[in-house]
Amino acid sequence: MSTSNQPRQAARERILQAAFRLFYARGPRGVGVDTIIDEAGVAKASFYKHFPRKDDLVLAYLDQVDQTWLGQLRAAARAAGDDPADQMVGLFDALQSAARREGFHGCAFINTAAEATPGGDVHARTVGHKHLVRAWVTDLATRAGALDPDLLGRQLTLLLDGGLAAGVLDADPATAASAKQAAASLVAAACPTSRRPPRGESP
Amino acid sequence: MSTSNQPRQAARERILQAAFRLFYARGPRGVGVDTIIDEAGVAKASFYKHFPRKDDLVLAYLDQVDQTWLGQLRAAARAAGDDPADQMVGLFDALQSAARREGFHGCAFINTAAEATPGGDVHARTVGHKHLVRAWVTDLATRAGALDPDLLGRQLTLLLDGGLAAGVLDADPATAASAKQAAASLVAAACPTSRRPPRGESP
DNA sequence: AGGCTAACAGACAGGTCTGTCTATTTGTCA
DNA sequence: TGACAAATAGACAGACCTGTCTGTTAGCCT
Repeated sequence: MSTSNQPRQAARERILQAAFRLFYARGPRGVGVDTIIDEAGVAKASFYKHFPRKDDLVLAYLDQVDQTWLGQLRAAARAAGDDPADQMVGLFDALQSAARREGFHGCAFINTAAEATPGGDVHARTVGHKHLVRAWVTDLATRAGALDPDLLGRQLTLLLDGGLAAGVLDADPATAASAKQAAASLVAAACPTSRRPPRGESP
Repeated sequence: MSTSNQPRQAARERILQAAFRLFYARGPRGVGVDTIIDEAGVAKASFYKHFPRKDDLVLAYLDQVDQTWLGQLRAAARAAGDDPADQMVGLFDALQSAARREGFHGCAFINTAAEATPGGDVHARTVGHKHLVRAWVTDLATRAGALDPDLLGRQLTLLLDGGLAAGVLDADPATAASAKQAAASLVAAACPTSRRPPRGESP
C-alpha cells in the first residue's frame, strides 16, 4: 500500500522536481511544457490537471525556491552563533555555498522577473520574496542594535542580490567572499555599540 | 541629397533604436523580430540584411547599452571631483539616476544573460561588459590607494549589480541611496591613508 | 466483482517565432 | 535614359509552444 500510495502525489512531485531543475537552468520561458512532461515522465493531462496554466507551475517553482533559499539563509545565520550581528555576516556563507554549487545560475527570482509580465502574478511573487528576505535581515539588524536597521537591511540585501544576480554571468567564488567581507565592514560600522569579542562575556 | 542620403544608414539606426527600447522592456526573447520590424518601420529583408541572425541584433543592443551605461558611470564619477575615492562613491549617482528613469527595468546584461544560452556569443558579451566595469572600478580603487584594490573593486561592483539587478523587481530610489552610503562606508574603510576633508588642502 | 479516481499515451488546433524568398518601388549615378 | 543599389510589402516554410481532447490502463475501496 505504501508503494501504491506513492504515485498518488508522485506525479505532482515529479513535475515540480523537473520544473525546478529546468526552469532554473534555462528560465521558465526557455522550457516548454512538453519538455517538463517528458522529463517528469507524466502524461499531458496529468500535468494540466495539477497546473491548469503554465504560470501556475512557475508560481509553485518560485515558492519552492523561496522555501529552499530562505532555509539556507537561516541555517547559515544560525551557524554563525547567537549574536544577530554575527548572524548578519554569517548568512553570506549561504551565498558562497550557492555559488560553489554545480549549475549555479544566479538568482531565480531576478531571472524570472526579468522575463515576467510586469503586472502579472509571477512578477508579484518575485517581489514578495525579496521583501521577505529584506524584512528578515532588517529584523536581524534591529535586534543587533543597528543605528539605522532599515538602511543596514537594505545594504546587506543589496550585497546579497548583487552576489546572487551576478552568478548568472560568472560564478566566481571570490565574489561571495568579497560580499561577506563587505557585510562584515558594514555591520561593524552600523552597530558600534557592542564591540563584542570573538568569544567573550558581557562587559 | 542630404535627405536622400539619410535613409542609407537610417534603417539600421531605426532598428537599433526599436530594439533598444523593446529588448530592454521585455527581454530579447520576449520580442519577436516582426515586432521590431513594425516598430522600426523597415522591411523584413532590410532587417535581415543588417542583422543576419536575431542574435546579431542582440549583440548590437548589448554594445549600445554598454557604451551608454559606461558613459553614465564615468560622467557621474567625473562629477564627483578629481579624487578617485570620491569618484568611487559618486559613480553611484548614475545608479540613482537610472533607478529614477521612467521604464527602469534592472540590468540589461543580467536580464539578457538570464535567458541566453550559457556557451553562446550573447552570454559571453554580457560577461565581458561586467568585467569591463569591474576593471574600471578596480583601477579607481588602485589610484585611490586602497589597501586591497581588487577587493574594493569587487565590493563596489557587487553593490552596483545589486542595485541594478533589483530594479527588475522594484525600482525603489531608496535602494540606490543605500548603495551609495554603503559605498562611502566601504571606501572609507578601505582607503584609510587619505582622510581627506570635504573641500580641503593637502596636509 | 464492480465502480471510481488518477494516471497514461498521444493526436490535434491555433498561435507565434525565425528565417527565406519573390516581386515591386525608389533614389542615384553615369 | 538606363543600369544599379537598396529599401518596401508580404507570402511562405518549418519549428515550437500552449492548451484541449479522446481513449486506455492500473490501483483502491466497498
